[in-house]
Order: sequence, then C-alpha cells, then structure tokens
Amino acid sequence: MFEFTIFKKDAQTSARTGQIITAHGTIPTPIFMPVGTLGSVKAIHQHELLDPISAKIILGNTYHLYLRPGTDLLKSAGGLHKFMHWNAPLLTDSGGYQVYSLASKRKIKEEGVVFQSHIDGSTHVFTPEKVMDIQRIIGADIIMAFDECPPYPCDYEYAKKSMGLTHRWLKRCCDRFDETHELYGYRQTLFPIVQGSTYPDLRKESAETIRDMNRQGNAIGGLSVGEPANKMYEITAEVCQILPVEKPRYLMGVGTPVNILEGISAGIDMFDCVLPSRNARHGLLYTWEGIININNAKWKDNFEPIDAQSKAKTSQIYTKAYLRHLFKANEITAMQIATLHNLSFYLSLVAEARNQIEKGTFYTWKNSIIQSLDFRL
RNA sequence: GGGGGUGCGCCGGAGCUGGAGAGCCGGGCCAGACUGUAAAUCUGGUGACUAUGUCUGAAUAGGUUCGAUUCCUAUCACCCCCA
Repeated sequence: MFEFTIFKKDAQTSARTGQIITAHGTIPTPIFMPVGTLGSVKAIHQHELLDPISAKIILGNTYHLYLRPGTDLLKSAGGLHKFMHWNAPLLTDSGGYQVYSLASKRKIKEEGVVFQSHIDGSTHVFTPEKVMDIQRIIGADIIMAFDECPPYPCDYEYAKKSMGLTHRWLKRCCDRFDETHELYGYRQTLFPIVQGSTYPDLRKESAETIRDMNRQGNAIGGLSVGEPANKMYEITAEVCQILPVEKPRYLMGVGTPVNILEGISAGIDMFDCVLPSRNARHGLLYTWEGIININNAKWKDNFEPIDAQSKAKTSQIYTKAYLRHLFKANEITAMQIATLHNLSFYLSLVAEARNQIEKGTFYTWKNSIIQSLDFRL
C-alpha cells in the first residue's frame, strides 16, 4: 500500500504539505527520517522514536543488515519490522551509499559491486537483483534502487558514465522488483534515484529518466557529499522541476536544518541524515537558539535547561552543566539524552515547517529562521 | 635518631648514569570536524614570547666541566628499611 496526497502548496516556494500512507502507517510530509542503519537508531529505543521524538518513519541499511545479522535471520524473524519491534513505516537504503563511503573496499562492474566486508574482509557481490531480493527479505515499506553515489568533485566523463550505470541498474532493479512479491503480506514500493553529480545537463537527463520509470516516489541522490550548499540547492531545485509534482520527492542524506528548510522550499518531501544522531553522540546539539557544543568549557556551570522548548522531557529537566558532565564522564546517558534532543529538534523543525506551509507563512518564517540562527548552513 | 632510594612542564609511565628536549607513550584538559552511519569516532592544541622563529626549563641553591637532567655539596619534599 502506498498513497501520496498533497494538502497544501505554498504560494511563494515549491514547498507543499501532504501525507504518505503505507501499510505500517501514515507519514505527514515534509518529514525527516532518523537513520537506524543496523536496525537501531543509535542510543535510542523504538518507543522513544514514537514519543517524544515523533518519528513517523526510520531508515535501515541493506548492506549493513545483510552483513549482520544476515538475510537468513531476518527472514526467520519475519522481517525487520518484527525483528526490531517497529510497527511504523520503514525505508531501507540499498547500499548505494556504501559504494561511495566504502570506496576503498569495493570494485564497481557492470554486473554489480564487489565489496570486501568492513567487518571481516569477506567478499560479497551486490547486483541490482540481489539488492532487491535482500530488501524484500528486510521488508521495508519503501525500498531504494541500487545506485552509484559518485564522489565530489567528480569529472564530467565519470559522472556521465556513472549515471548511465545507475540508470541501467535501475532498470534491472525495477524488473526484479516487479517480478517478485512481498514476503510478509503487505505491499512495498521502490524509489528510483536521480544521479548526475553537479552537472545540470546530467541531472536533467537523469531526472527525466527517473520520471519516466513512473514509480510511486522519486529520490535525489549524490548530493551532500562535499559540494557547496548553493550547488546542492540549485540542483535540488532543477531536479524538482522535472520530477512529477504528484509524487513524493526524497532528498537522500540531507542534511543540516538549513539544508532541510531549503530542500522543503524546492519541493522535497522526505529527508534523512545521520547528522542529528551522530552529532548528538559527539556532543553537538541543535536548538532553536542555534548549535551548541555541550563539551565546551563555557557550559561547565550553566544550570539552565538543555533546551526548555524541546519536546524531550530530558532536555527540559536536565541542565547543560549536567549533560556536559555526563559527556566528560563518558556516561552512556549523555549520548541518549543528546540523541533524544537532536532528533526531537529535527522532527519539531519539519513539523513547524508543515505548520507554516499550512498557514501560508512558510517563506518568511524560513528566511527568518535561517537569518536569525547559526546552523552553519 | 641512623641508613637507603626518588624528585622535569596538569597527571601517570618510559627513557636519560657527561654531548639536553620544551621530547616520547597513555590519560586529563582545550578546541575543531562530522550530511542515503566502517563513527560513544576522527583531527589539532596543551611553558613563555615580539611566533615558519626565539627564549626560559629537569625539586631549591651552589659547585666541577669546553659542555650537566646526568657527577659533587647543601637544603627541601616524598617513599622504604632499621631503632
């Protein structure tokens, strides 16, 4: 099951509110999706994702889950939803990002990618067909095509070649997906991914190719890999012009709070990023007053709440000095409190964006937020 | 009271028994980085200054020596043994 409905389109930008209905629940858009690579959003319990974070959908990763715990176990568990006791929507990334992030441990061929496991060095071949099969077994509501995420900078010839490969792999993904069926009694859907590096003509060609595959939703990949933010915004806007209005658009791996607000303006409906969760574990907190590094000495004796405006109770009741102490003492609760905080902030940010779009005040609100706060782009 | 041992930069350790070092390894502390998670990780800094260099420095004060963290003397602190 997969339905996308648009509620309201913003007058001044391409932003819109809406909802995605999946077999495991309804997702209001625009939405931020916390990343739970290994079947766990690090430092957070599933019940905390529901309350106070209000996550409506989270990510898993095909490559990581395939290596550990493996498809046999996931199959006997009845899929990832049951295995991790998450009864809400799930999306799995295909392993395309690992083609980029594990570049030193893989070889790209027409047939697929040969990986050396980062865990034990063993060799594994990922083909588009195999990635579809694995994602059938994992059982996420939304699954991603197997693509190559090229690095930045990337010369034109390579970007063009890589895009062609991603498109040929996409055809194979679609064919395999369409000729197989779900394993656990509910429908899954497959999102294709636009590539083309930072070259407008390649992005245009890729967006048209992806549009013409006519899937139920579309993704933009290969951004936030080190290119200037303005480049990301330009490409996102250009690609959104081509991708169908009536289908959800997913900007993969993005980003900072400002990246997300600009993405929403361009017409993006879905985001995911490790920044809020990873930065939380490293002591970086997002608040409505900007970014703070809780490890900094200036918070040593600050007995104000971590963030009185947070939806997370722990951020209201504990002080900055206490959280800093927990980080300095390397207490597990430090990372729990900080992750709870950052993910609550991200989900509040997109909730407020939806609210502002509904009210028709999104454009001025967005600009004032970006101007007044230091979110380091 | 007698004998022996050890003393260096925030801490611990190694090393140095005449050619030194603002040095090595941990830790702490201070910063920075992180974008579809090889990440509770990684990088840098941690005597002073007029700063790609210069100066001071090995418990404290002297001494021997071309040259001393190293040898000698005294003092101080701590540790061990004996009474």
